[in-house]
Amino acid sequence: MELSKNYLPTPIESKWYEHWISKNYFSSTPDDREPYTVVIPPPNVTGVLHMGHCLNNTIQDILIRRARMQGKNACWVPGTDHASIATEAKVVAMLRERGITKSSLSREEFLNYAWEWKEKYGGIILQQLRKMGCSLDWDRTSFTMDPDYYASVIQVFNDLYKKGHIYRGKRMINWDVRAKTALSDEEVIYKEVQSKLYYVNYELEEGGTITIATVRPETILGDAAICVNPNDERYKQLHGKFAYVPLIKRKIKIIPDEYVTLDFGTGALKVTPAHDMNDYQLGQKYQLEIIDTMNDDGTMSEAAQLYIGEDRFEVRKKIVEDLTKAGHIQKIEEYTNQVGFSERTDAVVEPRLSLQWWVSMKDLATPALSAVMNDDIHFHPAKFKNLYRHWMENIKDWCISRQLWWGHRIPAWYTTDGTFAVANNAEEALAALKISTKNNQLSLADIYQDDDCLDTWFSSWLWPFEVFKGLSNPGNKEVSYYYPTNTLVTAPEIIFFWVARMIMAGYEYKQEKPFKDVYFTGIVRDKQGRKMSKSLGNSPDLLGLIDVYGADAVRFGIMIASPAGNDILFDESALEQGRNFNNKLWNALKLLKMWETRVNTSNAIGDNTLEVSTELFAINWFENRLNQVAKEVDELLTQFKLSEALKTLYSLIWDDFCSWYLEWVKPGFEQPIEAKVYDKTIQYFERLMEMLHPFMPFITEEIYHLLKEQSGDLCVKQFQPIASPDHTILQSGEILKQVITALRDARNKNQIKPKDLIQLHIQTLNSETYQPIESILKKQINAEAIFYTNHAISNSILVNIEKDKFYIEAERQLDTAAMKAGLLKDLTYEQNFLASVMKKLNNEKFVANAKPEVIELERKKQADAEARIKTIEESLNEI
RNA sequence: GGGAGCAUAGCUCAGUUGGUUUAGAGCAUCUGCCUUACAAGCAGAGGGUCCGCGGUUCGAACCCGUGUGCUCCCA
Repeated sequence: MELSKNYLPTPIESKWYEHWISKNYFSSTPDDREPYTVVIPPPNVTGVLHMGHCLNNTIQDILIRRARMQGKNACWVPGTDHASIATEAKVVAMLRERGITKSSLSREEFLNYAWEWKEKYGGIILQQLRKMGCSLDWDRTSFTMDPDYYASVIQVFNDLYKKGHIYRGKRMINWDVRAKTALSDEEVIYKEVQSKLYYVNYELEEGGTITIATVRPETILGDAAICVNPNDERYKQLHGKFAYVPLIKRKIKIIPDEYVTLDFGTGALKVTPAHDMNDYQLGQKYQLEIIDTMNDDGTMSEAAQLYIGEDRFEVRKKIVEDLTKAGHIQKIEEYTNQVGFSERTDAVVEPRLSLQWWVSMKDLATPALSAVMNDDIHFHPAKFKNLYRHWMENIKDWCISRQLWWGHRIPAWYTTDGTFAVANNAEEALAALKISTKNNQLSLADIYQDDDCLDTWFSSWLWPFEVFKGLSNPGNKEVSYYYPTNTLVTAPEIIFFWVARMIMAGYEYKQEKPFKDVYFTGIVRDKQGRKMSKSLGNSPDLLGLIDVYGADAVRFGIMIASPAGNDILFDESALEQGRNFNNKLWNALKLLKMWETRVNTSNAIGDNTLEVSTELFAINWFENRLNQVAKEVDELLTQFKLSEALKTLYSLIWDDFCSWYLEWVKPGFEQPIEAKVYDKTIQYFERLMEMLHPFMPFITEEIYHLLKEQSGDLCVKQFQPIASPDHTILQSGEILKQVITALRDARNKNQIKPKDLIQLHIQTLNSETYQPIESILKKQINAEAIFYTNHAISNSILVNIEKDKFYIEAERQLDTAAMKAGLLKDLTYEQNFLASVMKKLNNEKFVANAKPEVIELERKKQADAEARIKTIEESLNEI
């Protein structure tokens, strides 16, 4: 078969993915094997694949494929998150394009559009994951708003409410006065705005005035206090005294608090708890009255006493006029500040107090904290434990209501007077309300359900068990088998939003941790270290990259650059490296296919003669090297050092296999290759593909099948056991490499052309070290012949390696001076090194205190250095 | 404002409880090669005040203190 010049990934990748799917390799059902379970962090149903997903899912796929090849029952569960904020925003935008406003629709109408949208565009990302080669069990695809899942979320709300963990409480939220809805922080856009800073005099109870500065004079009517810095000399005598709110003459206290900055405005701050986030905090601290002077449409309320029903910005103009008339305005300055605007309506966002639903976290957090601290759940890297502890020890209550329609509707029903009941459905609620209101006449028509939805995280915290219906069908076979899951792979930025809460839910509802290990990936940034974002336009088109480089190369590129827990700076050159690696593998395959046509099956090399043959040395060395690295890689993977494991494999394949081993066993031009060498080489290549498969599944499967007729697929092949390597042969290999490199370097430095043949003379006491590798050596340094000598060879290039001397005879004229200079440089290095060793050994305290093996090592260093110095000195004399 | 983390070659990072040669790798750079698998390649090389200062120790990239710079989370 003719193989293409370069590896062409696209057709091969789709071919194998379809094949794996047709063989059902990724679907898992409980059996006798040990399970290995991973639940995908569900991407937003609206999402499209970006670099973060690519990193995250590549890692999960590596873990899952490795587990599968280790003989475990690997189960990777896919799914999506309904993502209330993001999805609702998309649907609203889609409707707007069609000229429909959300406010013109009923809840049911809106949700119909939303579902329609979800069915049409949702879950594209799951298709994209197939392109990446992710071995997900597609039969298990879940969605956080699937009927069973939905019911479980409602059940959890009811349960926590019954247990007293859920309550209603006030909270300052971002209010969009135009849409009459609350906004999440993400939906507020801050813009720099040219404003005015008004200096307003407040009359003091005891006479005189105090001046405050404000950009929002219309909120004066809601003032509850004036605050000054306790260290501010100007106001020390006023602490605890009273002032009057202008125009309405309400009496308010002057309180000292560190919060106020001395050099802003006048150093005196008006406190309006109902209309400013920070003021609200101050109000809580000093138990100030909360006077809400605004209606939900941004007009003034009854509580304002003045301007009732007029718009806030009209009132700003009017109140300034009135204050000026009354002599309260001292001055007006130009001022630039940040003002929040609604992403949806562009209205200025109004901080507003509202009643929200909360989960009290203290009790839930306790088992979740200790599980991580005592390593029942392992964090990788462990440095995130500190962060986790700090957060869990200072945990704040969780506001779970969101003013949205797309999501799980809060299961609380109200009567017109505001009495409410939490229940699983309206009928239950009605029954409860009949009792609490003592009104038996109450009907379903008299009660209404809370309009708000639950925070998305309130559903995704159930993910690890509810994908197995652990709550909707408790104790079922699947959840008992797969739960707790093995590894969660996620970004550190959602350690609190999601990871911590899953742990809490796990202990609360399964009395068991949700996962054993958590692997935190980094954040993918661009070359300049900026976070990837739509607005910067710096997120590459992932599918485009896969088309250009192939999924294997993309997987390689992102993994090679991603140390655990560190951010990764994404650079397309890493993908080039991946593509080049593909080609390297492809070319190695082509070489073997060429050999295949010239295999010498006459078995001319019998086992006896093989003992000294160089081919035997090469295959023996590589077999041991393979085992050595297999063990290293296995350990690295066990420690979740995936990037390092890949680097190690890359080097094993590129350097040890291609650059050294294949060159060592390569037959001469058009010469046959011994069957034994050929078979071994195929076997090694197979083994390398096996080790690399979890990282680069497509090309490894392809090469595996091209190497020879196979009975099964690599995807489900079981790893071969790792034999322990023989260190003697490994060391011989290292010496051989060292000699080859040093001699090539000498050739280079002496400008001997690659094609020029040389004669090599070795002066050594251990010629048996070099005899088995002579022909490799000859090939690798382009020597015509190798001789052993017991004296210096005149007119030759001298290379010292440890205690042995190598003389290169070539036609080229020698540069003795340069050679001498080189030797002197080596000598200085060795002498300095010896001096540093001797400094330690001559130090009595070192000899007295250091561990015996450390001293022993230093003595060995001394002996080695002395031997090398002796060799160099002899050489210098010989020149 | 509160907290966490990071600082090692031009870049991205390793560096195991302090001793494993006066610190390693990949990428980039430089030199020489179109050598019959591979120029998307081969062979070789150069490159570091381990952020500054102080301390502990026989011994510090590693431990402690301090300063500086950067990043993230929460408010």
